[in-house]
Amino acid sequence: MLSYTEENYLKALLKLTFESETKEAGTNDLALLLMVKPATVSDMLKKLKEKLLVDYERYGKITLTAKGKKKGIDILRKHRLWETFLFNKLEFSWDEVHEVAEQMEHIQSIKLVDRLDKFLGYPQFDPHGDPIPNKKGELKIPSSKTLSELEAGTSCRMVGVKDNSSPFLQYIVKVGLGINKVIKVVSKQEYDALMVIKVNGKESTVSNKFAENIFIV
Amino acid sequence: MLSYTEENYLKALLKLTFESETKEAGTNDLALLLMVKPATVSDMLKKLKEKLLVDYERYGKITLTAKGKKKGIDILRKHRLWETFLFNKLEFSWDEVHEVAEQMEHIQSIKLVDRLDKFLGYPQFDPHGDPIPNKKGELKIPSSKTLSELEAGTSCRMVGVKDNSSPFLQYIVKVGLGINKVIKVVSKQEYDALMVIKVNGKESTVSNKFAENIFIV
DNA sequence: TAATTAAGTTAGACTAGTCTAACAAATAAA
DNA sequence: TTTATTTGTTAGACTAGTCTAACTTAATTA
Repeated sequence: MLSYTEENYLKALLKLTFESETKEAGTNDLALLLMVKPATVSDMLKKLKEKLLVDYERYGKITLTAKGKKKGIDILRKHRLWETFLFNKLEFSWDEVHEVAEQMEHIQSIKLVDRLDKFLGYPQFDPHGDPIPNKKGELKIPSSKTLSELEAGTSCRMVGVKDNSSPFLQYIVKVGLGINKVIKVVSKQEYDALMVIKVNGKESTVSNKFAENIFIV
Repeated sequence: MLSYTEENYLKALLKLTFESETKEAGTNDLALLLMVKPATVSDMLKKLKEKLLVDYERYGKITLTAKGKKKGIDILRKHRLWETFLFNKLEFSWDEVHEVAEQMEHIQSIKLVDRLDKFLGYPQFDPHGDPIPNKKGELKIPSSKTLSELEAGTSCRMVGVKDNSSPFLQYIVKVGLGINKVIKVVSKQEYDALMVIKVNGKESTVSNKFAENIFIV
């Protein structure tokens, strides 16, 4: 049985190794993400190594073992299922779900997770468009195409976001966007890639930075 | 913000003072319920007194302050709402809900509790027939009449149980009973109060000890 | 009322997870 | 290739929650 803290280390490590396969996870990255000091991470890594959850040698790079990765994915699954529950069933807004799911992901009950999954209709993506691992730990690779790649006159459907921060999520809602919304690119400025988009009949002007954070299909 | 542990002490204390208004809660009772040693309880009581959650003097009796009671009821509310969720929505069985709710009751989010309450249709009783405090902390006093008080030939409706242990709950299911089931007392032995009851057309013989643990109306 | 038993407390120790401060290794720069 | 900088580790200390063992107070009973 893993402690609340150990689970968080595994989740963070999974996040770091998922996001950038190029740059490996270091003690500092982990410390930054978990909001603790690097010294604390060093200590914990020894414990996780002891439990065969991570591979690492002093001053070396940190990677999850198969066992550690399994556990991490398990927590990710729970996190995203709870986010989906909060959004779909309890009418939480897009930017509120993360904080609560952060707590709920630590509830220990395999039956609970499976029943929740069934109750929600075996969703493949969470409210942010991130893939939800299934019981076996497999997940759909989501689209990596962004709105910024589109040209004027074309259309698409939004399937996710790259940036999960509250301000960004709230901004999205303000321009009428959301998962599965259809977007039409009305026009695109050549100089700075500023776009005029149309969602549900409403036109908005968005920056390239904005467009790069919207995943589409 | 209370710790997980502090919350459990308040909940236990609430339980003890609710169940028997006559016998006040002592260090040993609390230790027994929380499965720790009396010494540990002594330590914790100092902390809870410091935080103005309990009233007590060395070697004296322990009572919750208004603030402590409020917190305790809050946790009880969460516990019973989650039990109801697990039973009504996720098809957990009667005797499985408690253990999981024990973990879920510690999730911190007022919005979550209120939305859950709404989602469940503002239930007044949990799957065991125990009253669920509302947002203000008020609760319906449930029936205290038990099956054992009934005479042969009479009928009633089951509304709760006194004993919440798994074996008892499983036994209840076996004789076809459950919340809101109608019971007919077919006959009753005078000597030892052994009863033949009829539920959904099925007859069973139950002991007086069994009947004393079934609340009816 | 004095002796015995039950209930409760204190002192000191342990673990998990954290910190700061000092040090060591690896990497980048001059 | 030596020096400076970044990155990571160790040592020692702290807190919350727990324990055991010894002690104190209260309650019961003879």
